[in-house]
Amino acid sequence: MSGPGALEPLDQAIVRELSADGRRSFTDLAERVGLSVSAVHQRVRRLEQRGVIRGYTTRLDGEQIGLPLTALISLTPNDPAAPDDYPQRLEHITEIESCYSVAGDESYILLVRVASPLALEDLLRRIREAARVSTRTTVVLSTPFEGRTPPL
Amino acid sequence: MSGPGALEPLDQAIVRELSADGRRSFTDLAERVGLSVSAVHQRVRRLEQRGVIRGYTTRLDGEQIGLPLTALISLTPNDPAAPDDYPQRLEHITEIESCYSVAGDESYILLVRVASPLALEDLLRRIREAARVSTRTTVVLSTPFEGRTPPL
DNA sequence: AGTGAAATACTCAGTTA
DNA sequence: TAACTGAGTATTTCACT
Repeated sequence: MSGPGALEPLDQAIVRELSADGRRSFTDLAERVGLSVSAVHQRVRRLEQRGVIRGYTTRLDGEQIGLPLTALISLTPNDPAAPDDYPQRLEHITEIESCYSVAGDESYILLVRVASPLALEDLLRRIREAARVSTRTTVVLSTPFEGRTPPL
Repeated sequence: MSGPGALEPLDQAIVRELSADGRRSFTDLAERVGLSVSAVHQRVRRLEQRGVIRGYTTRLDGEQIGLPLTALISLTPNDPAAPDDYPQRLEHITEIESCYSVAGDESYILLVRVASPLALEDLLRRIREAARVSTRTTVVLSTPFEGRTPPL
């Protein structure tokens, strides 16, 4: 089992490069990590298969794509005895970018992006109805930085 | 000014595709959005230049890269009269993946990834020292989903 | 992990609507 | 202004060493 804890130095380097620029070419990667193109290619494919690399995304400017309002929403179950299927109940709500199950006063924290305060109000209503929860919302005023490369 | 609010349908489609898979080829994109390869190429370059597309990243499995512990940290300034240069003071701390300035009781919320509880303890000490803040930490137990494609 | 070669894809002219 | 065509490069991908 090549489980958690560590990544080989070469895989580490590859993952770091791809994290910094997900569209880096194999040729480019090969030069940076000091391997042949095909060796890098093989390692990337293996990292994808192992699930170390879960996929590739694009960092978008919320304002420019028409979703200028970001918020963090804490969820508290209305019925503490209800089965914990909240993620399933929330999955279909596309405004929810991320869903974290957390320790502490609340059960879940969601990160959402919407077009306007009105859209946020509607989203909150849908979340409460879908998951039978009460919500506490923290509006994001600005995002100094986001999605930086992890310390590998 | 091609400001916020909306994106042309074609750009929208391109951005949606790239958000779902940041390594999609121009050829692939062209087919999906119904344009020639060079037209897509040009639009993507323009989206990058306009800052709609901020860059490309890789979704990584925290466990497998040796950073199994995620936490959300709320920051409250020790000296409310101090100048607000917190992001600058925190920028060099690479464990901080995202930094949000928020409305509400706290000033900032950070998303961090570390290797262990001990590493979290050390990180909190460094954050408090660097930014002169007190912290409230919420540990993430699991992540049902994260970084999903926004509703374009 | 590396080599080499075939298949794809990228990129940039110049051209057209 | 935006998109297309085509041709030369570059990259990806795979069988083999």
